[in-house]
Amino acid sequence: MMKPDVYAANCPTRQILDRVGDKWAVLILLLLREEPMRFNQLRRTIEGISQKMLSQVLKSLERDGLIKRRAIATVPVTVEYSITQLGITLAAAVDPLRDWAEQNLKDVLAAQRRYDAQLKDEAA
Amino acid sequence: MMKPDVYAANCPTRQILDRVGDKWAVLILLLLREEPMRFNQLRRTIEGISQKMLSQVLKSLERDGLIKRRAIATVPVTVEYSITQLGITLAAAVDPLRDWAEQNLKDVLAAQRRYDAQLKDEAA
DNA sequence: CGGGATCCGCTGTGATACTG
DNA sequence: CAGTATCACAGCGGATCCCG
Repeated sequence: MMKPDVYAANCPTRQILDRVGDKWAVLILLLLREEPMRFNQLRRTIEGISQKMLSQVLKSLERDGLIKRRAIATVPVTVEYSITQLGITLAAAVDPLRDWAEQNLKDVLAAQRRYDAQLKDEAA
Repeated sequence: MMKPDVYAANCPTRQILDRVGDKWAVLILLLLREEPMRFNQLRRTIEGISQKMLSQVLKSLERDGLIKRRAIATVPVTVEYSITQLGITLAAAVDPLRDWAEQNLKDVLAAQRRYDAQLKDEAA
C-alpha cells in the first residue's frame, strides 16, 4: 500500500514533483494541451514570464519529452510548440490537483487567516 | 471545459502548485498521512532536510491548515504533527502524480538521453 | 526534545542588449 | 520572430550556535 521510496532522496516522485513545482512548466503544459503555440504567443499569454525563463522552461520541457518544438522555415522563422502524448498524460495527472485547488483554496485562505490572527493575539 | 484563469498570474492553481512544488512539503504531507510524527522523527526519516527547512515547512503547512501541531507538556517537550482532513484530500490529489512518476520516469529519462545525444551530435 | 536567531554563499531570476 | 549572452541582485537554503 505504502510506497517507501517516496521518502528517499532520489525517488521518481521527487523528480516529477520538481517539474510540476516549477512555477511555469505546468502552466505551459496546460496551455499547449489546448493548442499549439508560438514563442511570443506564449509570452504574451502567460504574462509575467521573462523571455529568458520562457526559453529555459520550453527547453527543459522538450528535453523531458513533454513538449515538441517544430521550426518552420519562413521569414522570419516561425517556431511552433506543441504537447506530446507523454505530456498529455502528465497534464491529466495534474488535473486532480487543479480541481483540488479550485475547490479548497477558500479553506486554505481561511486557515491562513486564523493562523495569522492567532499569532497576533499571542504577540499582544 | 477549459479553465482560463489558470493562465493568469494569481489563480488558485498557481498557489497550490507552488505548495506542491515545494521540495519538502508534499513529502511531509505523505509521511504524516501514514502516521503522526514528532519533529526529530521527521528529520531523521526525511534525511537531507535541514532543521531550519523542516521547521519552516511545518509552519507553513500548519498555516495552510494541512497539518496540525500538538505540543505535549512533558519534560522535555514532545510535539506531535499530524495531517488534517484537508491535508488528506490534498494528498489524495497528489497520488495520481506519484503514480504517473513511477510509470513514466523511464520514458522521461529516455527522452532526456535522446535530447542530450542530439545536442552533442550537432556540436560535432 | 523542539525549535529560534544569525551569518553567509550560491544560484535562480530579471533587465538589458544583441543576433540570425 | 525567436531566441542567446552578459551582468547584477535578492532570497533560498545550509551551517552553526543558542535557548526553554
